[in-house]
Amino acid sequence: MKIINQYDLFKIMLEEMGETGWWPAESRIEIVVGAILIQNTNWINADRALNQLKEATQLDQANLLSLTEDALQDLIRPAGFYKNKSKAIHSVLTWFESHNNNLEGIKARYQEDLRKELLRLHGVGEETADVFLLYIFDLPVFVSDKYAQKLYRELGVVGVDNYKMMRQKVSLDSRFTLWEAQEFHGLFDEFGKVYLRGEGIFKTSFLEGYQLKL
DNA sequence: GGCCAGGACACCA
DNA sequence: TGGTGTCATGGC
Repeated sequence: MKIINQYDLFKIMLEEMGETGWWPAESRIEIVVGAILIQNTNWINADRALNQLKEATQLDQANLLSLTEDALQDLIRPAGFYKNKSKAIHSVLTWFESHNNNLEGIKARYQEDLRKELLRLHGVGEETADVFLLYIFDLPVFVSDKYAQKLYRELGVVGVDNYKMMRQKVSLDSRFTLWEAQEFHGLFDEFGKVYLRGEGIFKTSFLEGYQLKL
């Protein structure tokens, strides 16, 4: 059993799997919309919804906000939970617009409270808030999603049974650059898709035999 | 056919 | 504050 730390884990995964390029999107709005559409949904369905939205609006903010609720729901229907998600998309885009889409201004205004502010938005919970911090606001945070929870449990970490528990326990030390933090999350999800399908937890993988020490 | 996928929220004690 | 039911589609 080899003991490793988080940064070791990151290096091993990066070495084995290569760069993921996460978050895969061409624009800030695509990340925002994609992060909402993917909630508890497989990527095929979320991507289908995203593509329909792209065709209809080019993911232009004004176009998106000018859609009626019914029209928006209809476009994103394949992603499921379309009533909730249409509200979420609308509330988040409206919030950005109310700040003139000035990301630096938003960061400066809320600083340490930015996460709390994001959590107030309808449809933005713990995970989506952290995804926004990491990929929209360029803050190197750890995203404690289900794949991360499963993997860390497999690596011998206890007390990571849900998002809040894990977030309280796990954070990135200063060695992680922004790019590395973004890749780290990408690697978790890519890893999860391959090795953590369903409840068949952890098929044999290159991470067998490691124990993670936080 | 039932299960599941990169959650979030309302409701309740 | 924490636990439970609900929201929904499409692939396997």
